[in-house]
Amino acid sequence: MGTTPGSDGGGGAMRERILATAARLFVERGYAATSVRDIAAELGIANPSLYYHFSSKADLLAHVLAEPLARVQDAVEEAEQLTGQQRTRRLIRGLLEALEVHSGVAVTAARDIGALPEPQRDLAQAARPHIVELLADGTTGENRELKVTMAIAAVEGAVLTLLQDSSTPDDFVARLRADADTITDLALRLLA
Amino acid sequence: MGTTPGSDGGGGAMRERILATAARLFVERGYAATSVRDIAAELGIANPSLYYHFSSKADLLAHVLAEPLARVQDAVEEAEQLTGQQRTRRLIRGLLEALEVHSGVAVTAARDIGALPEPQRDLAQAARPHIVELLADGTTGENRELKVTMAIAAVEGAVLTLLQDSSTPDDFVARLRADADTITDLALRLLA
DNA sequence: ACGACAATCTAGCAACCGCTAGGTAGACTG
DNA sequence: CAGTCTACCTAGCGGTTGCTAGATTGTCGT
Repeated sequence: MGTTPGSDGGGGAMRERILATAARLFVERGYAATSVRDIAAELGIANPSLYYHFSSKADLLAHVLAEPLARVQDAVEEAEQLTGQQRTRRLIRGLLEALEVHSGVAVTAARDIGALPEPQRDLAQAARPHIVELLADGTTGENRELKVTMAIAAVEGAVLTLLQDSSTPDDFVARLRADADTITDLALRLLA
Repeated sequence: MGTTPGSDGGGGAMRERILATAARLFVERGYAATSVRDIAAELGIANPSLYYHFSSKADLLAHVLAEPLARVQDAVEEAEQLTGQQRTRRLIRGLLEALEVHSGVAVTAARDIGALPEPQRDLAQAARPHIVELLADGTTGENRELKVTMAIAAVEGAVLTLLQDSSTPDDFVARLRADADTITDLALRLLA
């Protein structure tokens, strides 16, 4: 039936190259505006070769999103066992880690969300309500949901701008790590 | 050669309906993921009819963006003659007005920006550096650019969420106006 | 009643989309 | 050294895209 090699487990240098390139183009142009042929051309291979490693364009997106989403899940699980500002900081750090993996590809999931295939759209949005709830828990005063929404958007916006201003993926990661504490502190201002 | 009727000036009920529908779909699905046929189907007309009113899909986008961008331009020009917090508030209000027009279509310009045709991409981004500069002028302390970036993203994120949660365009406008002051005050927290 | 014109239609083109079929060079294994 | 497997290729199918040509309709002023 399929052509895909034996699921996961290791190896796959080209597989990783494909994922990295796809992630970059999805971020730069959006999912809908990036064709499978674009990705293949960037790698110097023919477009059907991608289908040896991934079963569909949507499958490619799913694998690109998998790691960032796992980071978010980690943060949510750890945050549930914390309270107060510690919990809030852990969640924001989780968000930053997710956005760092694969050069901020999760930003795409947030930006381009209407163009995503439905399963991936659900996947990308699944964690959000929980994060909002946990963050709202540690927020005081009125307009708690608005505060949380703006805090998350502010973090995403900061990362996206950092990404666009960076020359290389390494440069991006370095700058993001350098600014992580500042971004967290600023986000906390919104949640007071 | 052309099919477009006598440029601007008035009339054009269908023209306005097309613009409103296109704006909504561009926001919901993104520019690249919205086809000309989708827009026509939503209006109950055949797709070539759109080409009587607009010369291309990119032209449609340009007209959809025109009014929001004009609001931003207004805000920038007025803000230049103000100082301090008044200037900052005027700019944020201009951003909110731009996002309100045509149901937040400018959010699309920010989100989907990689998928936009180049002239529109440049157009949509042209005002941004100036806004950033003006906002940074009224910001104190360190990390001024980061603060400004996050404030703008927070405002955009608030509007986008409001838009997604609203049932009708009228509902969206009503809720945005109700929350405008709160959003502005929260954005100012980041700029302190 | 009739021509003019605005606004819409049906039909279709060339280009591109995601994806499949079928084949093959080269490395590994018995 | 035959057999198998990986990782790629060329060719192309069916469908969708943005857009155009040309015919047709409804609504005017005269």
